[in-house]
Amino acid sequence: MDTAAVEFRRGGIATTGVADVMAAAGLTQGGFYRHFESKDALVKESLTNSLEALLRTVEESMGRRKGYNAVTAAIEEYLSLKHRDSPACCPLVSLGSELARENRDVRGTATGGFNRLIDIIAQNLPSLSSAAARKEASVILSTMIGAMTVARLVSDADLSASVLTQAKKSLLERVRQKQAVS
Amino acid sequence: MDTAAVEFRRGGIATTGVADVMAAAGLTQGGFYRHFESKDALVKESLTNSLEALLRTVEESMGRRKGYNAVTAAIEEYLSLKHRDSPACCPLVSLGSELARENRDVRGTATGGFNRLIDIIAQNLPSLSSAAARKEASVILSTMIGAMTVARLVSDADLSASVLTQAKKSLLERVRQKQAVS
DNA sequence: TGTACATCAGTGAACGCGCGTTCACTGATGTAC
DNA sequence: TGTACATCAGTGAACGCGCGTTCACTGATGTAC
Repeated sequence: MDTAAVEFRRGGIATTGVADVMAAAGLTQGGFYRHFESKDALVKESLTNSLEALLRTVEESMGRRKGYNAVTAAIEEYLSLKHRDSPACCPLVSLGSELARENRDVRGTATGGFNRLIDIIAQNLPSLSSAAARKEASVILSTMIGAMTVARLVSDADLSASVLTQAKKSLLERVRQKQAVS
Repeated sequence: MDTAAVEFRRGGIATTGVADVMAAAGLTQGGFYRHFESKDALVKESLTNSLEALLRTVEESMGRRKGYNAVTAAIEEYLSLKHRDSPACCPLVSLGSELARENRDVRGTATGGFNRLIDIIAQNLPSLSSAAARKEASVILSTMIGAMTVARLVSDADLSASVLTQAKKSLLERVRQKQAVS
């Protein structure tokens, strides 16, 4: 299951077959349908799994910190080269354009994950009202997801690193200003 | 050719077949190889075509404006519902996660397009040095691409519109501040 | 103007292959007596 | 403790299908004389 979640993020949904996933788990494809009703069902469960892993990673990177320091830590971790190069990269990035074409069920799962990311960030923006914090978190996440998407598709290593660095600088400055206001 | 560029953006690279593209062009699949060496070659040319169309659209939305007003117009056009729902949506968004797994040739094409987008934006940020303007443009584009990616994959229509609106507000405010400095 | 020929975009059927899915079977495990 | 049986995860081969690609053929067009 964890294997499947990683395999889809690494290879893409359409390109990664049931046999690929089973082989990566050290099994043969025949046994697959004892565990899942269809490939679609596996895709949905894998996405749930990936999103939970992402949320856990973000929370871990925040550690014991609270407020702006926590958000800063999450941004730095997310926009790192390590995260960019990880096969377990954020599913909203590694599967982003494919998810837009999935069924409502899968897209609903993705939506739930995005909302929970907003929550985690928004909860750590204490100078803003709840609604304003969610709006702010939405912008921060858009920038993070966009920068990571571009960093992964670009073939120029310097440009890729620069995109991440600039987004990181910009977001850290943005968060610092919100903190100064409070 | 224009048909192919749109078909890939609508259906995805892996999911859209040669026969689909030819059928969309009102032809049968057999004649395909009189025009292209392989599907890969078509993918590359389609991407080039899509990126050029995007650059043209951005420049058109800027119209006769210069500087910050031009950037503002481009942001508003890009982050519109019309652009989100268009089959001819920005290829860095509609193909984003798939492009990350393409060969160097295709990714190089995407990189070229992204660099030209940076140029167009950076040229209209006159208060910044050339290098600083490119860095600023990189952040603006990351936010635009991320917001559009999320807006397209989310299944909640209100959230989708909100993500675009918040990104737009934030970027317009950002550009306004740069303008105030100059 | 009329005829013969070359060119080549487009057709339609076929190819080998890998996909998602199915299924008869195996063999290890746990339970009943 | 030993035997008989049920369960079920996993195997491996097969299925129909759609893919990218190939190819013999058609038929409209343009050129040469």
